[in-house]
Amino acid sequence: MRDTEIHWLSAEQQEAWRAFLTATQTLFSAVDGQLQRDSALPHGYYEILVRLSEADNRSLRMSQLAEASTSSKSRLSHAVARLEERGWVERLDCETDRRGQIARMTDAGFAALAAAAPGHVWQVRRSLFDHLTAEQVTQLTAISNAIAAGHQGDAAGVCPVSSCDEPDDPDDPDD
Amino acid sequence: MRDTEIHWLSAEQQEAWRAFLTATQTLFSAVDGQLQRDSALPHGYYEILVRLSEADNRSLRMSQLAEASTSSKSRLSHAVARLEERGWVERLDCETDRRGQIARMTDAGFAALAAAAPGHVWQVRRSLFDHLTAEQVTQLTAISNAIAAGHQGDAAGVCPVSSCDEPDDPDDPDD
DNA sequence: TTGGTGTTGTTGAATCCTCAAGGACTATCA
DNA sequence: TGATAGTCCTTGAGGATTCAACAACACCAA
Repeated sequence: MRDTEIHWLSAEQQEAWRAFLTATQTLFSAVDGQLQRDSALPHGYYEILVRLSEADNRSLRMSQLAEASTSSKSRLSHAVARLEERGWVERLDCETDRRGQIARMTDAGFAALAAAAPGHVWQVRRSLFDHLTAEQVTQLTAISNAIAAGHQGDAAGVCPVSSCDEPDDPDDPDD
Repeated sequence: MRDTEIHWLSAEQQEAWRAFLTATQTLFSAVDGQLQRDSALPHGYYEILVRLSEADNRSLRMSQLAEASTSSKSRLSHAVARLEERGWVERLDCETDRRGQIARMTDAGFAALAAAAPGHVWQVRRSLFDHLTAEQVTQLTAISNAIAAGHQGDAAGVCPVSSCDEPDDPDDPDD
């Protein structure tokens, strides 16, 4: 197809791929389910709120927010529209670039995130970290970074984030 | 919330979680995108076809297929309906249980899977295995299995697969 | 200034997934 | 036998995501 010779995955690779698929599907299903049940919030929306909460002035240009939350511009546009309906985010015009829009998290949005965070963290712990050794956590980080680095420069809708910066506010309702 | 004391993630855990999120999102976006572009097939549908192709007689009861493909019954029902429209799967009545339905892959379905497989495998390799060492592949398998095992007995829509069996046909268009 | 090109963000249609509800059937037990 | 509970699968509605198309603007060069 793209190669003259098709070579399938090795047995180890196939085992890894299938295990990985099962793990991620069950994991995200659980995480998403908890957030949806307890906070009526898809995980993607939660991520958007987290990035906004960490940004200066709790506001970010749409394109930056899209990159930070690993979502396409279209998705972000729809998502922000929903969050705006709930009064959790508001849109402002950008002063320096009239094409631009700035998404700013409201106090109600911050409160909603703060309310959602404990349950979410609990679920992440229960779904992931409770089952891994400290060494495995380190391994998972390295593996994840390797995967993300391998996608650098992939165009398309979803833009990989170049560097994952740490939160500036220790009291932030974070992941 | 569920705990009297909320304890957030450690710095290492948060780093791992964010890296993991970025990695999986970019990875699945790439894998799904390739399949959608080249074969007009969501990855979930591809998985359904793979499980069917591996089953005896290329057929499986809906509930078994749902479990094997890590999808809810509802999702599977919708998906099989779509695949049936394309002539890739057909539904048969179950002889022993009149509630049951059996999904059977047609020759056209098998051909479609065979056509889709090389590009998909190429993408999985490019998105994942090209960036990992052999040791990391082993680690990823162990981590994935630990995560999946931790979700054993989670009720809800998605049922974790208990054991990932190997394919019976080496010529199968597999992952 | 004028064009051409690239960027930014939105919109609507199509598709997929989830959830709640329900119909059909089986199993269990008195 | 009859009642109750449980299983299997489908359906429709509501949301979320993607894709293609588009409008508005910025940038740059002639």
